[in-house]
Amino acid sequence: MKIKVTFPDKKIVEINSGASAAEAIASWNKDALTNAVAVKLNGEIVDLSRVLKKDAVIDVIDVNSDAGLDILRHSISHVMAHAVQEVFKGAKVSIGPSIQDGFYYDFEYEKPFTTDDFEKIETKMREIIKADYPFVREEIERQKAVKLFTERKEDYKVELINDLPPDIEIVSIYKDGNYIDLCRGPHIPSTGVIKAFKLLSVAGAYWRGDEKNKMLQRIYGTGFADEESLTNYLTLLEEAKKRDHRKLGKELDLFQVNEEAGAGLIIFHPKGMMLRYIIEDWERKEHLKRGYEMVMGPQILKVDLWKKSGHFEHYRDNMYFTEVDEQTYGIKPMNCLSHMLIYKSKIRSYRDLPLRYFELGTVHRHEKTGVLHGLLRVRQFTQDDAHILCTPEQLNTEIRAIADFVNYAMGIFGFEYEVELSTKPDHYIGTDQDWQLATDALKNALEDNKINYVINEGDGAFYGPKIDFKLKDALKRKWQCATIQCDFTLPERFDLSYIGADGEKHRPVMLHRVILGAIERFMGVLIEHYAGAFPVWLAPTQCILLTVTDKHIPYAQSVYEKLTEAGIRCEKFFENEKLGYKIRQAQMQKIPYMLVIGDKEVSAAAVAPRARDGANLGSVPVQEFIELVKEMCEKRK
RNA sequence: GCCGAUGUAGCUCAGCCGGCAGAGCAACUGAUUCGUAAUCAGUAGGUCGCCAGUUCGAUUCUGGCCAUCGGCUCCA
Repeated sequence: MKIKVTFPDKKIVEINSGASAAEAIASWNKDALTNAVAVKLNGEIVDLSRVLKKDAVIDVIDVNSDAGLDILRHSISHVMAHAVQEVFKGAKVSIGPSIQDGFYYDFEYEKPFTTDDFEKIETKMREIIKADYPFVREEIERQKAVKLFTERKEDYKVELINDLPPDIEIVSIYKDGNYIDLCRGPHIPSTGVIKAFKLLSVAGAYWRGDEKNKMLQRIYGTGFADEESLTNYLTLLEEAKKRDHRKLGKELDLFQVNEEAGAGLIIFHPKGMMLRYIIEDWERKEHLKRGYEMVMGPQILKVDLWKKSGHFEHYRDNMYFTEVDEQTYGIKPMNCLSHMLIYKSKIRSYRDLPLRYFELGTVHRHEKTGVLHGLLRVRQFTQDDAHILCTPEQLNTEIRAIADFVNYAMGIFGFEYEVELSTKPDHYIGTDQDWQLATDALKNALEDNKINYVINEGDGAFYGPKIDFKLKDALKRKWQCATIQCDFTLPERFDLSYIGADGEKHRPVMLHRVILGAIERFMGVLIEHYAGAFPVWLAPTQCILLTVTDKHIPYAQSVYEKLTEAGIRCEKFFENEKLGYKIRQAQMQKIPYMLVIGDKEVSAAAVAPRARDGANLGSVPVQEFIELVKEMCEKRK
């Protein structure tokens, strides 16, 4: 019997029923098989060996496509598991998916794996690849699968099968050589298809991602269609390491984390503080432009107030407490309480609303030791926090204005971001009805602003749902910075009210929001984003004066005074060193402009700027250089 | 908090099987006065993360703690 197979070019090929997808492709276009790892059959991705029994629409999955790489990496993870079990007898497998840029596989084994074991594993993997075992798919009855994996002492696989929904009767397994894995597939045709892979790291990982479960050993690796792509990726990793904000923080003398002072506590050095000051100064002005008022609350507030807000019940584990005069105080992990007390300090009219309280508020949160990470995850940080108290009718406009503000701010720094809507978590306060109202308000505002977003189920704050803006750093990791949280509950708990046009008391709604998020985290992401080479308006040092010889010092000193007087952040490098050395030092400090001063400049009342990118601007009158820097600052360049 | 690795001069890193601790850069001193990515010579600098233990003797071996790194869980 013949069947018809339709290909992407609309060409229809007739083949015998029972032929494989690979055979069908070969009869259509032989070259298409060269880089094929799987096939999209009527929209479903399956093995090339899949047998065709009726008419079908087929698309080839190329190894270099996202789906193709996914399949390749997933197959490499099988080969790795295969190798690990050969090298380490008794190692049990659990799960081994492909992930962004690679794959991992989780094992249980009595002895810890180390990176020293990688060579043995990789050697074994190469043997398996050389043997070119086909990946054979078999579909077997659920109970047979349980028996098979029980015999092979693969407890985790047995657990996975047992946890499948009851209506599933058939499961698929994949074999390559003598290795068998429970797996949905699809896989590459055979192990020999693998051309380039590398094991990268080992780490602990909880079974099924639950910290109550046993910790397994995870091996991370990556794989590509060819050696060149792998090398390029490894080079990229090296480059990313060079822009690590912790490394740059040290090299550019921006900040330190000191063991004696405490983990997760940032000590800002002069240059780091200058950068922070510039950002904060910019932010304050932007807030004032948008109708915010600056406020400030205390670091510690009595514990009863934290009980009233619900923080004591829901957030206690993350809080620090201190005892003063037999009174317990909570060190603030959030800024909202003081802002509510400001609101409550007098009777409010609907004419007063919305009220927008802005505070660069420093908070303390007790984060677990293992999560601390440079500036990105710390225990004390400052939020560019604001609380907006408004009527329910004003909610939409306010949320949309904040989303615009975020967009504007991200544009200034050149960040791309993604938006998520996080809904009600397991532990929450307030009524379901209010949660629904709050969630709808956020959702509607996003839709009115035509912002694409994904729903992040159950990830809201305990007092309300939130919109999270996640921006991407140099390593493609996503960091939550901006967030908008809609809260009906705290105004209720604090009995906030305003007098409406009807003369009656009404309950205001509160929006919690940050734009940059935590200044520390934002700076960390910013450092990596610019690789430490800050634009002129942000650079802690905008220019450095380099004298050619000692005789140029008096003139250079006068230039320094002029520049400093003009508000330009300038450094001196008048030491007795060769110009090449001074340029090299300035270059490594990533200072935007090096101002060379020699005989020519002295006689022309000029400076000779050399830009960070190496461009030599020749001799420029001092005043002209001042104007140049000022213009760049105004344009945020 | 959990798994694993690491902690040596200001920084980057050597240091074998337990026997008085090393380099480069930086710092300091001197010479040199030089035009776009490292001038030369010399000097100084260490509680080998902290606390115990084993040992005649511990940077080295063992244990505990602290911190950092890679992850997991959690989060701005």
